Amino acid sequence: MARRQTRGRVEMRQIENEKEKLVSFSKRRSNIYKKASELVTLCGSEVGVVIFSPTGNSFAHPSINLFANRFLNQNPPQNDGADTLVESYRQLRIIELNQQHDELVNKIRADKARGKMLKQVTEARGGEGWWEAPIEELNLEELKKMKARMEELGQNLQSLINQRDRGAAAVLGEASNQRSP
Amino acid sequence: MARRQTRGRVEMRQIENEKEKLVSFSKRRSNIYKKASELVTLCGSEVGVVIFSPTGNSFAHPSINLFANRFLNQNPPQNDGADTLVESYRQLRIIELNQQHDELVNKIRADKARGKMLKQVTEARGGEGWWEAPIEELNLEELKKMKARMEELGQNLQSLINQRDRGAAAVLGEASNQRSP
DNA sequence: AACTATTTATAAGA
DNA sequence: TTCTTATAAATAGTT
Repeated sequence: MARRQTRGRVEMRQIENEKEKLVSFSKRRSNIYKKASELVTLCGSEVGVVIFSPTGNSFAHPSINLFANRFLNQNPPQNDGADTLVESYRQLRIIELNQQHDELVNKIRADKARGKMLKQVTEARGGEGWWEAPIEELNLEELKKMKARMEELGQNLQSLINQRDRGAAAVLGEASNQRSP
Repeated sequence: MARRQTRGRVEMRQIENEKEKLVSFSKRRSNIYKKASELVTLCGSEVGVVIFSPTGNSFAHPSINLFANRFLNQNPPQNDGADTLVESYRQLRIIELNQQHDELVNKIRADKARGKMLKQVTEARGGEGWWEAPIEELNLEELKKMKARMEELGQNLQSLINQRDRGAAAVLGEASNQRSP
């Protein structure tokens, strides 16, 4: 029964053992969110936190005052479990994205949901198909415009996807999972 | 000298006393940053934190290592306006994109940086140009594939933009401001 | 700002 | 993953 001596504290350097690293990550991430949440509640400040998992893509929560005012005070904690927090943030995120979603739904309908989307892209570079032009020759402004249009396109598509899937909740749920990465 | 009994914990609601609130804010903010830093060090993850003071115009820093290394010391704080909230989230988004930057630089070079990108999209629906097909008829899977390819496209473009602009550095630098409330 | 009683957070171990 | 526990850190109130 050799006691490993170091509990509650560890040397501050990269954890070598992958398993330990992920466990630690999971716990610490959760606690950072909790602390952020507490700061919002106690001090009325606005806090945004974005955390990427060591393996690449985990994510984030913004705890803005919309959240604090509307949500935190309304839903009294049912239990002290950590997953209350997780659930809260998930719902917040859903609220946020739902707002965007509504906007997008209207937008895409106004666009008649097709055709126009490509046009948006092609118009980034006059009438010429941008993909036909050597992309190396596009200047910075053109690239930025194109990027902006790509994002619009992506959002439009996402909107459609959400409409058909009702996937918003599901997708968001995955994203806000506290599963180890 | 009556002992006030509650130390180390307090009821989780808005602190009324302004002075106490500020003190608590200061301590807690500091600790959240510390925790974020530790997470970066221990787990190699990337973390962004934005905190605004209860009085509205404070501002905080994302502790992303990429970021800490490159930018933290470069751009001195310019303002502390409240509208930095929006700006901050925008910056967080840029951080997201940056995370994939290196990957994308390689990718786009492998793709010879043009032509192929459109092909990626069109191949989402066989040989037929997807924008010519009534988008209402695309099924969910097709939409999702398209979305994925749109994102790739957008990322490729972002990569190019970053290459030409070096603008990411400047923008990220702004985000690393540190001010006290 | 420093101190301290108390509560959390954390890393191991199970 | 979840629980338990020994230890360290964070917190609020105090000085």
